[in-house]
Amino acid sequence: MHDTKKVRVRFAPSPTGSIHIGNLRTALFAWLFTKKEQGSFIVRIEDTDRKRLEEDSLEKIFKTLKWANLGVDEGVYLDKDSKVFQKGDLGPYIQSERLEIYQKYIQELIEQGKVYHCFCSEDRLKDVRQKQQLEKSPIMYDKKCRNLSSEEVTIKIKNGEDYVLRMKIPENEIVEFKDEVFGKISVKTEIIDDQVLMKADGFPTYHFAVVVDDHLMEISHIFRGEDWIPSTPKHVLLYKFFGWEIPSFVHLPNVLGEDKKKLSKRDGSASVEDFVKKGYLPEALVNFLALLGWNPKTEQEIFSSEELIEKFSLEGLNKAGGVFNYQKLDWFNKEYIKLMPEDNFKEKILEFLPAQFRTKVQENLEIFNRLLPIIKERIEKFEDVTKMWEVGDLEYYFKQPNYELEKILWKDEKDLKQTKIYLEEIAKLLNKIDNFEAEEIKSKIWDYATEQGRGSVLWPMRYVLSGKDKSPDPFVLAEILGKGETLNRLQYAIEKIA
RNA sequence: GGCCCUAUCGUCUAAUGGUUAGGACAUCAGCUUUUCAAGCUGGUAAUCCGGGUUCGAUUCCCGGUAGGGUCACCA
Repeated sequence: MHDTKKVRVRFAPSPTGSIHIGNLRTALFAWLFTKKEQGSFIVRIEDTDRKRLEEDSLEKIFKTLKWANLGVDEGVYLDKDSKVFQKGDLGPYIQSERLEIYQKYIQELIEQGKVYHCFCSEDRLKDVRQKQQLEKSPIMYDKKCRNLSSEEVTIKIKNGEDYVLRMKIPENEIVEFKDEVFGKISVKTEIIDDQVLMKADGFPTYHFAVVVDDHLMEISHIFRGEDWIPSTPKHVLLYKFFGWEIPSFVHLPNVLGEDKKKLSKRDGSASVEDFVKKGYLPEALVNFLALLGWNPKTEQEIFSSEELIEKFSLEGLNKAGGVFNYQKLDWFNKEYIKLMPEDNFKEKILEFLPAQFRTKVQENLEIFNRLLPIIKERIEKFEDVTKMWEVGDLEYYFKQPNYELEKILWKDEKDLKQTKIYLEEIAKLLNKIDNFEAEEIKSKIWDYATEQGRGSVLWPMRYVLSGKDKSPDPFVLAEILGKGETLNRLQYAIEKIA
């Protein structure tokens, strides 16, 4: 049963901060599905909670979408100057601009007797809840105002009492819906709360706004986190109240932290911005996230977004939540770094380098260029280059390192004088090389090293060039430093010994 | 506590009513012409438990257990 209705999926963030990693994954799946089905990917802003609005949220949200390369087809956009604009025939796409619409539809429900006025104060509700908690009975509204007479209601309204509008949940019914991921889910209406649909400030709650908007915007598939499953029956009931067609639900299993609980700020960086800052590539994060909770039924791991779109299907979606594994993300990122063109890589490295190192680089571009492959095989994410700098794994390429003389000696080798002879011989051999490349250098020195004992010769050579216990091999070091500087450092050591 | 959901190596996952239960990350070991990194090769490691159904269940059903989600005038 494949309906021919156009696929329209919305991503509906609330402007209450930056995009969470779980939100991005929801958006990604929604986007992949839309692209696969050649539908529309719509962005709607759900700003009905006036208390939690955050100033620059929209900017952050759209920046993240753009970074992740999820193109928007309809709805809300941000232009270059961060000005909001909207595109599409079924708007407005910002809920706070749709108040009259909600008003109109809630009126319909009032007339049908599907909702009722509730004058209970927040304090009273809190008390009720507290009592229920103590009694370990189900926690829900006690329906105090459900049967107020219309006269009572009129009087209270006249007196200026605040009220909300609650859903009159039918009694003794079973609400059933099909979820594309979890299958059939059914719930008795007894345990469904008389949900508030309109708040005292005249704004709709999420539950009311999504249903109205999704219907009016002709959304075909509702992608959202599995946390929404418990409130879906209320939404289904609303669709029924209005006699509207019920869209497909695609509830996505949660992204979990190491503790197996829903990923949150406590797990360190849960916001996408943090991953950007750390120097993860969007392709890597996207690839990783796509494979968390979905699988293409192949053993392939690396997918371009075109491939993801092509392979994507709802059947591959998993029910169980998945732990966000940073090590695997790092692996993906490394794979994508390997695939990067040299120029892009260089640019990115420059971007992440500490200022003082950037200066050095500009003075020694040749060395830096030769150093790039070394950096490439040693970082997982771009932030790592900062760490390389901090622990001194980069500095020695640009200036004569300081070191303790004894460390020049390889293992049991005791004779500094002998080591000096090795270094002098190395210098002599290097001097004869015109084409100063690692292979060439190696071929000149290798036999000598083998003759004398490899460690005894190569360790000092490497150590003298880097001043570090750990570093790339001496031939590569020499190539990066260049003939002149290599000989300088050899000479420096020889003199130091004498 | 009520309700809902979930359950394969440590992690992400594949598979089938009959397989040596496959792959990836991580881990361990070896190799790779000194150290490190990278690479290569190999190894360790999983069907939550108990009942059914069945010739045969990891797979289907039921129960338990464990974990998670949710119970706002937040989304």
